[in-house]
Amino acid sequence: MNVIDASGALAISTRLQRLADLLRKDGQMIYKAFGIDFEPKWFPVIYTLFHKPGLGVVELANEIGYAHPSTISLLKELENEKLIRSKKDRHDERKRLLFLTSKGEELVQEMRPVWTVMSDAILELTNTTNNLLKAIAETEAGFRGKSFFERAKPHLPRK
Amino acid sequence: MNVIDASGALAISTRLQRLADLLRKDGQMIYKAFGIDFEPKWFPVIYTLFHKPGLGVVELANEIGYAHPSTISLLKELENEKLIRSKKDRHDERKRLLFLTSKGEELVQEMRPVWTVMSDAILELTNTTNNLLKAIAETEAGFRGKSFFERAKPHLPRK
DNA sequence: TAAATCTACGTAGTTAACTACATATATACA
DNA sequence: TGTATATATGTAGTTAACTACGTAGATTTA
Repeated sequence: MNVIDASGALAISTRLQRLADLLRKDGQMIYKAFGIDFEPKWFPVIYTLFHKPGLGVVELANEIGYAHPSTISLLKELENEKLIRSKKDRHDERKRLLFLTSKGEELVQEMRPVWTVMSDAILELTNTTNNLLKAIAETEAGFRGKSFFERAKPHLPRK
Repeated sequence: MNVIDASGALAISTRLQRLADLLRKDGQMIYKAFGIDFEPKWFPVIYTLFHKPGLGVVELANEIGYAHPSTISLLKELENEKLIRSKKDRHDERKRLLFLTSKGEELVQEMRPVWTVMSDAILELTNTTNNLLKAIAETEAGFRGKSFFERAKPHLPRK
């Protein structure tokens, strides 16, 4: 065992990020192997716009839990790929309403079986004694209730 | 519930990364609140060199599970901070052996109580029905046994 | 109804990891 | 022992998210 695993809790963000990277890279390979030109990072945008067409940029960002500039850069790529389009909101000149293009809609249909395969593989992979998907949800909930910082704060040395 | 949470498994890398970010940022705030000039990302290097002084660059990278160029850039920062130093290996001219400086050693002693507080907070946060730390370890182990890609591969359409 | 504030979107620059490639030294083998 | 291969380190550029800040239009309020 290396000293980092031994340090347990302290290296948690490192380990989460590494696992995220591993899964994203394999996700990329899986799309490729199925002959589909799609990047895992596009998933939240495409999936959300498929289910909720007509969202604005910030609404979409909130929905997928990203900062809006991150969302904007994904949207740019997806517009270049002709997978999404936008139009001005007639009632609010500031707003851009976002939709899948028909190419985007078709790609979603093509990806559906791949998503099923991926989803099954992830469920298999994470369905261990401590279920990772549930553990994430539970930890996120705990964090919302009282953040990591708030849990550490009471132990600050008094000035 | 937003559509991404509903998509469950498919957005897993996104969610892992977001949680990693949250924890890293709070970690940063905690060091600051304790008046310690230290970044969470330095932890794996400092902690490992504290426990195993004299490692080479690649040995250290393997120990902390990073690619060696990532490790090199952390080492540069830590050398600027005067927290680590290196010397040539007498028996292998290619190798740089890495050590904490005395400033580094002192900082470790200063951080020990903070690490205890952080570790307790993380354990509290992650000790839910499905323990996140254990779930990560279990999923990593499952992945090593058979990767995400390998689990999806059998379902490829035949050519 | 004019001014102040808020909201939606966008740009620029940062961060913390990565891969690909280059170079120098060490080791193995013909 | 000279050549091929492997290993240790380093550099350059990429990626996928972020924060800070700016601007324009919408809404609230004095």
